[in-house]
Formats: sequence, C-alpha cells, structure tokens
Amino acid sequence: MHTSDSNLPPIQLENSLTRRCEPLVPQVPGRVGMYVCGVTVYDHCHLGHAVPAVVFDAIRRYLEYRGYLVDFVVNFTDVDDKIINRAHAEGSDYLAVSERFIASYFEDMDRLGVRRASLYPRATQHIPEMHEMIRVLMDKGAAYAVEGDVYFDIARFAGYGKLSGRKVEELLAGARIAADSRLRQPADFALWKGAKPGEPGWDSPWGRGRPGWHIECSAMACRYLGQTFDIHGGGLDLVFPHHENEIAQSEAATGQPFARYWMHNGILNLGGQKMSKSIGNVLGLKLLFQKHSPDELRQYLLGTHYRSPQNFEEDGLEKAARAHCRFTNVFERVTRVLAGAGKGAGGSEGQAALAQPLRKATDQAQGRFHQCMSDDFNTGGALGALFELAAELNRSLQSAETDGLSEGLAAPVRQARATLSELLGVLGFSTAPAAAPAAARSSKLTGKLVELLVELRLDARKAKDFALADTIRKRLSELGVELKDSPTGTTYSLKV
RNA sequence: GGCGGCAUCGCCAAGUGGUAAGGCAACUGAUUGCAAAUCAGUCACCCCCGGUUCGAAUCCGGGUGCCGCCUCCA
Repeated sequence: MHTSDSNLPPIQLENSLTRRCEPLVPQVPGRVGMYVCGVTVYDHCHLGHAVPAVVFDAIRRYLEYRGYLVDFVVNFTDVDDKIINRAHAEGSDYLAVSERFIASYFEDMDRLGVRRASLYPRATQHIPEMHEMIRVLMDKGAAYAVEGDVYFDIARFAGYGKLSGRKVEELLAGARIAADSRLRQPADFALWKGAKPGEPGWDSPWGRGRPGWHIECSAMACRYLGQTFDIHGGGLDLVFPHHENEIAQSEAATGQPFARYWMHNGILNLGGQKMSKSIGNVLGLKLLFQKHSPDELRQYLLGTHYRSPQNFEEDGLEKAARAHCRFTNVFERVTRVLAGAGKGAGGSEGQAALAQPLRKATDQAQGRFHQCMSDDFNTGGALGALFELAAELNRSLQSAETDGLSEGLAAPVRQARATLSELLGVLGFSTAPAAAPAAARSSKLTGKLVELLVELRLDARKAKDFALADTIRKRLSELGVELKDSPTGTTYSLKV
C-alpha cells in the first residue's frame, strides 16, 4: 500500500452535517475511524443494499491507498420487528433468521468483491453497552421510562434536528406521527422497548425488553471507535430519523460530538421509486449474479457519483457491462502482445514515437484519478480517466499487434498496464492482467475441448472452408463461448 | 404541508466563473475471408425566466419537473 504522498491532492468530502465540502482531517493523524450502517437481516440483499456496500468499499480502499489506516465498522441489526415476524411465520426464532441472512449477506458481498470490514458487530451482542448508555441518559434526565419502554426526550437535546434540518417545533406538531399520550412529545423515540409475550427479550433495569433501533449504532460506534470518531456513513434515507437520533442520544450521553463527518449515498430508484422491499420493486443480488459479473455490477454502481440518486433502467447493467469490456479487452490484448514481444523486430521506428505519449497518458490518468477521488470520491470521473488510459494503450498497441512489440515500447506498455490494473483495483475491480485467462477459469476439460475446436476451426480457415469456421464460432457463441480472431491467434472468453 | 436532494448529447454520466471528460448507442472510414475487438472521424451552447460579471452549465432571485425523508427502509 502507498504511504502518504505530499504531492497528492488533499482529500475533501461533502459533510452532510455542515453541507459543505471539507478537507478530511482525521482525529488521529493517519488513521480514520469509519462506521457505516449495515442491514437489518430479515431477507436477502438487493441491488439497493449493494450501493452503500460498494461505495464505502471503494472509499475505504482509496483511503487505504492513500496511506490511512482505516478502522471500518459495519453493524448488523439482528433483532427487530421484521426479523421477529419472519421467525414467527417460519416457526423458528429470531436467531435462526438473522444467522441465515447474515450468511447470505456475506455470500453476496464477498462475491461483489466488497472487502470485509474490520468488524461486524451485532446488536444482540451489545446489550450491556446499550444499557449503559440508556442509564446515563436516564441519569441526565434525557430519557424517561414508561410502562417498560424507555424514550429519549428530544426536548432535552438542544441540537436536535441539526443533521436533517428539521425544526423541533415542527416535529412537535407531528403531523404524521401517531399521537401516543405516554410520550412527552410525539417525536420522542424508543431507546428500549418492553418485550411483548412471545418476543425475544433481555432483562434490564426497566424491565424485560429489546433495544430500540437507533441505540445499537450509538452504543457500538462508541464502543469500537470512541465517543467521537471520523466518518459515519449510510443511505440518504437514513438521515431522518435514524442518524438524527443517533446524534441526539450519543451526544446527550457523552457530551462529546459524535461523528465528525457524515456521508450519505444517494438512493437507487426503480420505476421512479426507491428500490425497497416494502414497495416490492427489488432486484435481488443473487438473481443479478446469474446475468452479471461482480465487476459489471460495480461498474454500474460506481459509474455515478455516490451522492447522486441513480435511476435503474432496464439496459443500465447491460451498458455498464459493455463499458467494462473495454478494460477486460485491453488487458487481454496487452497480455497477448507482450507474449509475442520480440518475435518480430519490425516497426521499432514507428513504435519509438509511441512510447512517450503513452508514458504521458499514464501519468495523466494517474493524476486525474487522484484528483477525482480526492474530490469527494468522484468515482465516475476517475473511471473516465481510466478509460482514456485504456484508449491510449490500445493506440500504442495498434502496430505492435501485427509487427511485434519493440523493446522500447514494451516498458511503457507494462507500466501503463500496471497503473491501469492498480487503479482499477483501488476501485475494487478484480479486472487485472494477471487475473486468470479464460481458459483457466473453466474446468480443465472444458478448456481443452474449446482449444480443440479452435484448432479445428483454424484448419478450416486455412483450407478456406469459412462456412465451417463460422458455424463453429456461431455454435460456440450460443454456448457462451466467444471467439475472437487476431493476427496473433484466436482467443476466447466465457460469458459469466 | 414541512425538510432535503437532483435537473448536462438518444441513454448513462463527469465538470462549481473562462466558451462542455468519459462510456453505451448511432453514422462514416481503416483493419478483417466474415465477425468481434481496436483505431480515426462525426454527434450538446448544459430544464425555463430574470439578475450579477469582460465572461456562467457553473454565482444570485423566481419558476417548472422528478426523487427522497417526515412510518420500517441502504
């Protein structure tokens, strides 16, 4: 990994709390504490869940690339109404449900190439920490118990509304909040919910019950990252009430600022509405994996800025897949040309003139990549820079493909490939020249069989039996094997 | 109703004061037995109306449209 390089632009990010772009200055130099809201594990993940996962994965990777040590915490909400309901419906218990979907979550995220966070704390394993925070809030008079429930008194926290821009007076009116006469004001929220019969519960000073939704994040973030930490992330849809309430209860309890920077990813829409389980317009990841590779999904998700809303279109993933092909193609090509390097000495004259522009393009791409990523993690712009490098690399390879690669051009070509590969890696793509060629991905027998057909087809082409050659290519294509002829031979690739 | 966000080529999408990156699609040409890939070329005055400025997609005011949140939600 890189160490800090003073030549690189300082990292700036848009802070939801201040609504401004601010330089990232970690509390502890060289070290970033980051907490991102994970999922409530009551079902499989859909594409909407992949947005923050992939986005913050890329952010984390970039921070580490820049030399920061990142303490990255992602929570699981493993007890709540939906989990309990599902358990009831299945005749199992909440643990069985949450365990199953935590496993499913890891399965999907691993496949997506999301690097594991430093820690995945679960709500039910941090009941004592939550009790302690609630107790402090009670002692300070910021919380009150009613019939086994404990509520946070928003009137006792002066900063309430500072994240979401809401005014307490308006919340007091509480247009859409069902009036609960037991509450001091309608917008007070539960820290602890008394357990109803048949519900899971934990003993507490206020009676048997379970945690409110917001308290887990406060308790676990403080436990692992400290009362004040650097970055708190999550979906834009969590700003209110979830994150607002996290701030209120944490800061009321500790008297310290909670997260210093808040980052919110835009929401993925489908059919003009948020992709959401309750609306029913979701695309499950497991389903998408049948048609698309992890890199294609990542290309789609990182093609747009993380804060922008993204509207899912029918052919959106298809386009992203085609776009990503440019990278896989250029890597294949470089590998092929490098393998044949030295075989033909021709073209050195013309190729010598290509070396310098390629070096320059490599430097430029690197510079632009950093410039974009430093400026609030502009992955779309960064990808644009990488496409330009890919194009320059292709340009350089034009003559080398037929005439052989000259000695002088080989070095900058290797350098360009290394840079492209490295920077794609920073964004979390698995595309890389070293990545197993198609043949190695398939079972040995499949590879040998395809090679056999390619050989037979080559004989046919030599014999000018193009009808047979085309039939072989067409039939293989129908089976998901794409053949590509080039001056240096035929290569093939397997679809997904 | 309140609070936020967004509006750039057919589609996706960068760009935050100096006359519009990139990708997909399309068209023309090169290459190819044909494909694919690749290269070259073509393809936008930035939702509307005012204002500030020598100069605005970029700043200010006013509209319009879409989305999110205010209930569980990435």
